[in-house]
Amino acid sequence: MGLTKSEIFTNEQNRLASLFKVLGHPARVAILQYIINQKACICNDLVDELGLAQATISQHLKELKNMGIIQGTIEGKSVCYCIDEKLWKQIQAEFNVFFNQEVKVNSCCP
Amino acid sequence: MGLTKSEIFTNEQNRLASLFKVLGHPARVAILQYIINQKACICNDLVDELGLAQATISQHLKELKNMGIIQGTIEGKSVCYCIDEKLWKQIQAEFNVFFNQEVKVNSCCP
DNA sequence: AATTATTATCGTAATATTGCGATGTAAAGA
DNA sequence: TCTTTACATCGCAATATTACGATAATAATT
Repeated sequence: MGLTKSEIFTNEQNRLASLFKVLGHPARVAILQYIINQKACICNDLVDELGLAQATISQHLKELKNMGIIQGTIEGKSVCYCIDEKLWKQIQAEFNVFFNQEVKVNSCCP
Repeated sequence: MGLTKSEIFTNEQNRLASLFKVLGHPARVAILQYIINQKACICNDLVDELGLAQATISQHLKELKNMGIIQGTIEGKSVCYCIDEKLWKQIQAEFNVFFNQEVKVNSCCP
Protein backbone atom coordinates (compact mmCIF):
# COMPACT_ATOMS: atom_id res chain seq x y z
CA MET A 1 0.00 0.00 0.00
CA GLY A 2 0.88 3.65 0.05
CA LEU A 3 0.83 3.47 -3.73
CA THR A 4 -1.80 5.29 -5.75
CA LYS A 5 -3.75 2.88 -7.95
CA SER A 6 -3.48 4.93 -11.13
CA GLU A 7 -4.57 2.04 -13.30
CA ILE A 8 -8.15 2.11 -12.06
CA PHE A 9 -8.68 5.72 -13.11
CA THR A 10 -9.11 7.31 -16.52
CA ASN A 11 -6.27 9.14 -18.22
CA GLU A 12 -8.14 12.37 -17.74
CA GLN A 13 -8.49 11.76 -14.03
CA ASN A 14 -4.83 10.91 -13.65
CA ARG A 15 -3.80 13.88 -15.78
CA LEU A 16 -5.91 16.35 -13.81
CA ALA A 17 -4.73 14.92 -10.51
CA SER A 18 -1.07 15.19 -11.44
CA LEU A 19 -1.54 18.79 -12.55
CA PHE A 20 -3.26 19.65 -9.29
CA LYS A 21 -0.69 17.73 -7.34
CA VAL A 22 2.33 19.60 -8.68
CA LEU A 23 0.64 22.86 -7.68
CA GLY A 24 -0.26 21.43 -4.30
CA HIS A 25 2.75 22.70 -2.42
CA PRO A 26 3.16 26.28 -1.20
CA ALA A 27 6.80 26.42 -2.29
CA ARG A 28 5.83 25.60 -5.86
CA VAL A 29 3.00 28.14 -5.77
CA ALA A 30 5.48 30.72 -4.48
CA ILE A 31 8.08 29.82 -7.11
CA LEU A 32 5.52 30.21 -9.89
CA GLN A 33 4.29 33.54 -8.54
CA TYR A 34 7.85 34.75 -8.30
CA ILE A 35 8.80 33.74 -11.82
CA ILE A 36 5.59 35.23 -13.19
CA ASN A 37 6.13 38.56 -11.47
CA GLN A 38 9.79 39.13 -12.26
CA LYS A 39 10.63 40.98 -15.41
CA ALA A 40 14.16 39.66 -15.33
CA CYS A 41 14.84 35.96 -15.35
CA ILE A 42 15.53 34.76 -11.90
CA CYS A 43 17.14 31.55 -10.75
CA ASN A 44 19.28 31.52 -7.61
CA ASP A 45 17.27 34.47 -6.29
CA LEU A 46 14.55 32.00 -5.38
CA VAL A 47 16.81 30.59 -2.72
CA ASP A 48 17.15 34.05 -1.16
CA GLU A 49 13.52 34.95 -1.69
CA LEU A 50 12.01 31.82 -0.17
CA GLY A 51 13.57 30.50 3.00
CA LEU A 52 14.45 27.08 1.64
CA ALA A 53 17.77 25.41 0.96
CA GLN A 54 19.17 25.44 -2.54
CA ALA A 55 18.75 21.69 -2.92
CA THR A 56 15.10 21.98 -1.96
CA ILE A 57 14.38 24.76 -4.43
CA SER A 58 16.15 22.82 -7.15
CA GLN A 59 13.99 19.80 -6.42
CA HIS A 60 10.76 21.82 -6.62
CA LEU A 61 11.92 23.42 -9.88
CA LYS A 62 12.53 19.97 -11.27
CA GLU A 63 8.95 18.89 -10.55
CA LEU A 64 7.60 21.99 -12.26
CA LYS A 65 9.90 21.36 -15.22
CA ASN A 66 8.78 17.73 -15.42
CA MET A 67 5.18 18.84 -15.80
CA GLY A 68 6.33 21.29 -18.47
CA ILE A 69 5.05 24.33 -16.62
CA ILE A 70 8.41 26.06 -16.56
CA GLN A 71 11.47 25.95 -18.76
CA GLY A 72 15.07 26.56 -17.80
CA THR A 73 17.57 28.17 -20.16
CA ILE A 74 21.25 28.12 -19.29
CA GLU A 75 22.75 31.59 -19.32
CA GLY A 76 26.39 31.49 -18.45
CA LYS A 77 26.71 30.01 -15.01
CA SER A 78 23.14 30.60 -14.05
CA VAL A 79 19.82 29.31 -15.31
CA CYS A 80 16.92 31.44 -16.38
CA TYR A 81 13.48 30.08 -15.67
CA CYS A 82 10.26 31.10 -17.26
CA ILE A 83 6.69 30.03 -17.53
CA ASP A 84 5.58 28.10 -20.58
CA GLU A 85 2.67 30.43 -21.24
CA LYS A 86 1.04 28.14 -23.73
CA LEU A 87 0.92 25.25 -21.28
CA TRP A 88 -0.02 27.63 -18.49
CA LYS A 89 -3.13 28.72 -20.37
CA GLN A 90 -3.87 25.16 -21.35
CA ILE A 91 -3.78 23.97 -17.74
CA GLN A 92 -6.14 26.75 -16.81
CA ALA A 93 -8.45 25.63 -19.59
CA GLU A 94 -8.33 22.00 -18.43
CA PHE A 95 -9.16 23.07 -14.90
CA ASN A 96 -12.06 25.17 -16.13
CA VAL A 97 -13.49 22.23 -18.05
CA PHE A 98 -13.40 20.31 -14.78
CA PHE A 99 -15.01 23.10 -12.79
CA ASN A 100 -17.56 23.99 -15.39
CA GLN A 101 -19.21 20.57 -15.42
CA GLU A 102 -22.84 21.16 -14.69
CA VAL A 103 -23.61 20.11 -11.15
CA LYS A 104 -26.78 18.00 -11.15
CA VAL A 105 -29.37 18.97 -8.58
CA ASN A 106 -29.66 16.45 -5.76
CA SER A 107 -32.70 16.10 -3.56
CA CYS A 108 -30.69 15.98 -0.37
CA CYS A 109 -28.67 19.12 -1.04
CA PRO A 110 -29.61 22.36 0.62
CA MET B 1 12.49 17.13 7.75
CA GLY B 2 9.71 15.86 5.56
CA LEU B 3 7.54 18.59 6.97
CA THR B 4 6.29 21.42 4.78
CA LYS B 5 7.44 24.77 6.14
CA SER B 6 4.07 26.50 5.93
CA GLU B 7 5.18 29.36 8.14
CA ILE B 8 7.49 30.82 5.51
CA PHE B 9 4.72 31.22 2.94
CA THR B 10 1.84 33.65 2.72
CA ASN B 11 -1.69 32.66 3.68
CA GLU B 12 -2.67 32.90 0.05
CA GLN B 13 0.10 30.55 -1.00
CA ASN B 14 -0.79 28.03 1.68
CA ARG B 15 -4.48 28.30 0.86
CA LEU B 16 -3.98 27.79 -2.85
CA ALA B 17 -1.61 24.90 -2.27
CA SER B 18 -4.02 23.09 0.03
CA LEU B 19 -6.85 23.50 -2.46
CA PHE B 20 -4.68 22.11 -5.24
CA LYS B 21 -3.44 19.37 -2.98
CA VAL B 22 -6.85 17.98 -2.08
CA LEU B 23 -7.64 17.76 -5.80
CA GLY B 24 -4.26 16.17 -6.47
CA HIS B 25 -5.36 12.57 -6.26
CA PRO B 26 -7.20 10.72 -9.04
CA ALA B 27 -9.61 9.07 -6.59
CA ARG B 28 -10.73 12.45 -5.33
CA VAL B 29 -11.07 13.77 -8.88
CA ALA B 30 -13.13 10.69 -9.73
CA ILE B 31 -15.30 11.07 -6.63
CA LEU B 32 -16.04 14.68 -7.46
CA GLN B 33 -16.87 13.88 -11.08
CA TYR B 34 -19.15 11.11 -9.93
CA ILE B 35 -21.00 13.25 -7.40
CA ILE B 36 -21.33 16.05 -9.93
CA ASN B 37 -22.77 13.81 -12.62
CA GLN B 38 -25.27 11.85 -10.58
CA LYS B 39 -28.73 13.23 -10.30
CA ALA B 40 -29.44 11.12 -7.28
CA CYS B 41 -27.31 11.42 -4.19
CA ILE B 42 -24.81 8.67 -4.09
CA CYS B 43 -22.77 7.38 -1.21
CA ASN B 44 -21.84 3.71 -1.01
CA ASP B 45 -22.10 3.49 -4.79
CA LEU B 46 -18.69 5.11 -4.94
CA VAL B 47 -17.20 1.95 -3.49
CA ASP B 48 -18.69 -0.07 -6.33
CA GLU B 49 -17.94 2.53 -8.97
CA LEU B 50 -14.28 3.03 -8.13
CA GLY B 51 -12.26 -0.04 -7.34
CA LEU B 52 -11.22 1.03 -3.86
CA ALA B 53 -12.05 -0.35 -0.43
CA GLN B 54 -14.78 1.27 1.59
CA ALA B 55 -12.32 2.53 4.18
CA THR B 56 -10.27 4.20 1.47
CA ILE B 57 -13.25 5.93 -0.12
CA SER B 58 -14.38 7.13 3.27
CA GLN B 59 -10.98 8.62 3.92
CA HIS B 60 -10.95 10.51 0.60
CA LEU B 61 -14.47 11.78 1.27
CA LYS B 62 -13.28 13.07 4.62
CA GLU B 63 -10.53 15.11 3.02
CA LEU B 64 -12.97 16.64 0.56
CA LYS B 65 -15.36 17.41 3.41
CA ASN B 66 -12.58 18.99 5.44
CA MET B 67 -11.89 21.43 2.62
CA GLY B 68 -15.61 22.15 2.47
CA ILE B 69 -15.93 21.05 -1.15
CA ILE B 70 -18.58 18.45 -0.42
CA GLN B 71 -21.22 18.02 2.25
CA GLY B 72 -22.70 14.84 3.62
CA THR B 73 -26.30 14.58 4.76
CA ILE B 74 -27.44 11.55 6.73
CA GLU B 75 -30.46 9.92 5.13
CA GLY B 76 -31.54 6.92 7.08
CA LYS B 77 -28.69 4.50 7.13
CA SER B 78 -26.86 6.04 4.21
CA VAL B 79 -25.21 9.37 3.60
CA CYS B 80 -25.94 11.63 0.70
CA TYR B 81 -23.04 13.65 -0.63
CA CYS B 82 -23.19 16.73 -2.73
CA ILE B 83 -20.99 19.50 -4.00
CA ASP B 84 -21.02 22.82 -2.20
CA GLU B 85 -21.62 24.76 -5.38
CA LYS B 86 -20.84 28.10 -3.83
CA LEU B 87 -17.42 26.97 -2.66
CA TRP B 88 -16.92 25.11 -5.92
CA LYS B 89 -17.33 28.32 -7.90
CA GLN B 90 -15.21 30.21 -5.42
CA ILE B 91 -12.33 27.76 -5.74
CA GLN B 92 -12.53 28.09 -9.49
CA ALA B 93 -12.39 31.86 -9.11
CA GLU B 94 -9.36 31.64 -6.80
CA PHE B 95 -7.59 29.43 -9.30
CA ASN B 96 -8.38 31.82 -12.11
CA VAL B 97 -6.93 34.73 -10.17
CA PHE B 98 -3.76 32.68 -9.85
CA PHE B 99 -3.67 31.75 -13.51
CA ASN B 100 -4.63 35.17 -14.78
CA GLN B 101 -1.63 36.93 -13.28
CA GLU B 102 0.08 38.69 -16.12
CA VAL B 103 3.23 36.83 -17.05
CA LYS B 104 6.07 39.34 -17.40
CA VAL B 105 8.15 39.01 -20.53
CA ASN B 106 11.63 37.68 -19.82
CA SER B 107 14.58 38.21 -22.12
CA CYS B 108 15.62 34.57 -21.98
CA CYS B 109 12.26 33.10 -22.82
CA PRO B 110 11.53 31.85 -26.30
C1' DA C 1 45.32 26.71 -13.45
C1' DA C 2 42.98 27.78 -9.44
C1' DT C 3 39.00 29.84 -7.52
C1' DT C 4 34.37 31.19 -7.27
C1' DA C 5 29.46 31.09 -8.43
C1' DT C 6 25.43 28.67 -9.77
C1' DT C 7 22.86 24.76 -10.24
C1' DA C 8 21.91 19.67 -10.20
C1' DT C 9 22.09 15.36 -8.03
C1' DC C 10 22.76 11.92 -4.32
C1' DG C 11 21.85 10.08 0.03
C1' DT C 12 19.27 10.18 4.01
C1' DA C 13 16.12 11.41 7.91
C1' DA C 14 11.62 12.98 9.15
C1' DT C 15 7.06 13.14 8.03
C1' DA C 16 2.87 12.45 5.10
C1' DT C 17 -0.07 9.81 2.15
C1' DT C 18 -2.34 5.82 0.42
C1' DG C 19 -4.76 1.69 1.02
C1' DC C 20 -7.03 -1.79 3.54
C1' DG C 21 -8.60 -5.14 7.14
C1' DA C 22 -10.77 -5.00 11.43
C1' DT C 23 -13.81 -2.94 14.32
C1' DG C 24 -17.26 0.46 16.04
C1' DT C 25 -21.75 2.87 15.40
C1' DA C 26 -26.28 3.92 14.12
C1' DA C 27 -30.39 3.16 11.58
C1' DA C 28 -33.56 -0.08 9.07
C1' DG C 29 -35.71 -4.36 8.65
C1' DA C 30 -36.89 -9.15 10.04
C1' DT D 1 -34.17 -8.25 19.86
C1' DC D 2 -31.19 -9.90 16.28
C1' DT D 3 -29.43 -9.13 11.89
C1' DT D 4 -28.20 -6.48 8.09
C1' DT D 5 -26.68 -2.30 5.79
C1' DA D 6 -23.98 1.84 5.36
C1' DC D 7 -20.41 4.54 7.05
C1' DA D 8 -16.67 6.13 10.03
C1' DT D 9 -12.61 5.32 12.47
C1' DC D 10 -8.43 2.85 14.10
C1' DG D 11 -4.18 0.76 13.36
C1' DC D 12 -0.86 -0.69 10.44
C1' DA D 13 2.29 -1.54 6.31
C1' DA D 14 4.00 0.20 2.02
C1' DT D 15 5.25 3.99 -0.44
C1' DA D 16 5.85 9.01 -1.40
C1' DT D 17 7.15 13.63 -0.22
C1' DT D 18 9.79 17.20 1.87
C1' DA D 19 13.95 19.12 3.34
C1' DC D 20 18.79 19.51 3.56
C1' DG D 21 23.90 18.62 3.79
C1' DA D 22 27.40 16.95 0.88
C1' DT D 23 29.18 16.62 -3.39
C1' DA D 24 29.49 16.85 -8.50
C1' DA D 25 29.30 19.52 -12.72
C1' DT D 26 29.86 23.52 -15.43
C1' DA D 27 30.92 28.13 -16.60
C1' DA D 28 32.84 32.61 -15.40
C1' DT D 29 36.52 35.06 -13.10
C1' DT D 30 41.07 35.86 -11.29
